[in-house]
Amino acid sequence: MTSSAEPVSRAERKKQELRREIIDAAFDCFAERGYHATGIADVATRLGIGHGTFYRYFQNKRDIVDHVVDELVARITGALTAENAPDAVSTLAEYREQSARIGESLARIFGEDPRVPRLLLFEAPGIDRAMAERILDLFDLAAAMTAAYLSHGVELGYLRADLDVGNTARAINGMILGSAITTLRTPEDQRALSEAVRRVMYDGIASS
Amino acid sequence: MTSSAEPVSRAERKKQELRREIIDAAFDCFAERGYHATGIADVATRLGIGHGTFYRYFQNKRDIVDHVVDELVARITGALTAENAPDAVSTLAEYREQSARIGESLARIFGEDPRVPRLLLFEAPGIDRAMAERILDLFDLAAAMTAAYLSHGVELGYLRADLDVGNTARAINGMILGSAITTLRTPEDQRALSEAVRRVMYDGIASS
DNA sequence: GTTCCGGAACTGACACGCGATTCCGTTGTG
DNA sequence: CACAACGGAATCGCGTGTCAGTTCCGGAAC
Repeated sequence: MTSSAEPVSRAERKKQELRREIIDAAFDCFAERGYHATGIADVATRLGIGHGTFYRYFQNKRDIVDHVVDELVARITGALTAENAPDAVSTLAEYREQSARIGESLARIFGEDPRVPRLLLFEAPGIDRAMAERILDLFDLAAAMTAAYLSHGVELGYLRADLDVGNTARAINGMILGSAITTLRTPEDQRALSEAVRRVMYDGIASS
Repeated sequence: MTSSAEPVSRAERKKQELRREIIDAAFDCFAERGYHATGIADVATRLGIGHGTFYRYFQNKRDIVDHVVDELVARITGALTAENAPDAVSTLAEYREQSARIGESLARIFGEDPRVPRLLLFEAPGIDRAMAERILDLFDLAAAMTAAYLSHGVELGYLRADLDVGNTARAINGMILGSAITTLRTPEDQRALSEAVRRVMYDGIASS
């Protein structure tokens, strides 16, 4: 990843550092007060820099949210792909374990810092058509990943052969989405909710 | 409903009519261009009235979104409560039918006019803390309704006795939420998605 | 039936205020 | 000392909300 040409001088480091700090500060502000309610001045003040300096690092206000969202998306997709290849499992029990592991990863990201789901789900979509599309893209990506897991399971035979892979993936992701939103109010009983999701997935709701 | 004292004069009718037209026009604008991107002038122009007139009917810009959302919420809760009392069913088969019926109602509201989910899920939460809370309240309300259905099923024995009613309700609503969001891009295969949701609920995903 | 009157409703030019972006004098650095 | 980075005052455009003038309407007087 970071192995390409690195002409990083001494002070060049400082610049990149400030750049990241600005992104972080912007994230803080956007998540707390909302995108439209925060001004460039707010972001700058939080860092103790002049707001003119901001424009030495980013084109404009709209420019920076993209970078903020970039980071969040990277964080999430990173957590999802780490050590969780679809073909790493071959039985229902293993699959169940893996889904629990993935659910835990997501719960950690969303639960530890509710600002993440707030920004991604509540703030971002209302900024722009373009940003709304980005969020929808993210959903589609997530659906594709989930679908890959399901397909693998169907092939190996531990999931229903007649599973509508694509739509079931959306349904499952919907439950995860619902969980993420729930953390906005009650970051506590994440565990129980996550368990309930898995019970629905594996056992359904009907009595035996 | 509309049986209370009605001192409605002739011209009074006109006022109420215009009032509603303004709400509808505002809905159109907010859903198309987004809340922050639309000005009062846009709403007024769409109706061919001066934007000053707007202020004779509503306090300010923030005021009217509340009314717009009111109407949407009323439309949804109306569709959900109509002929669908939790205690109207007593077997799993009936319950399954009822959930299909409810799903169809929601699919109709969301699918027929994607502007409804767009405004409610993508625009509204980013307007305001207060509005975000309203949307969360709506989720909570929906969860409570779903939980009531589940509780009834547990009591009559056609749903799992050890069902975590509250959290399972959230999970199910999450799937519905996911469906609503899906309509933003593909208003078509609503049927298949809805079916997939029900399969997950009743049969789970594992192979028998 | 016609005219006139009073008040309600409507209008759009205007006065703000606010925040994004720019610009240039200042400050720090090699 | 030259050069780059910084800061914040100044600029600029935009959208909200106001208000004084105008139009509209129903009903009373003739």
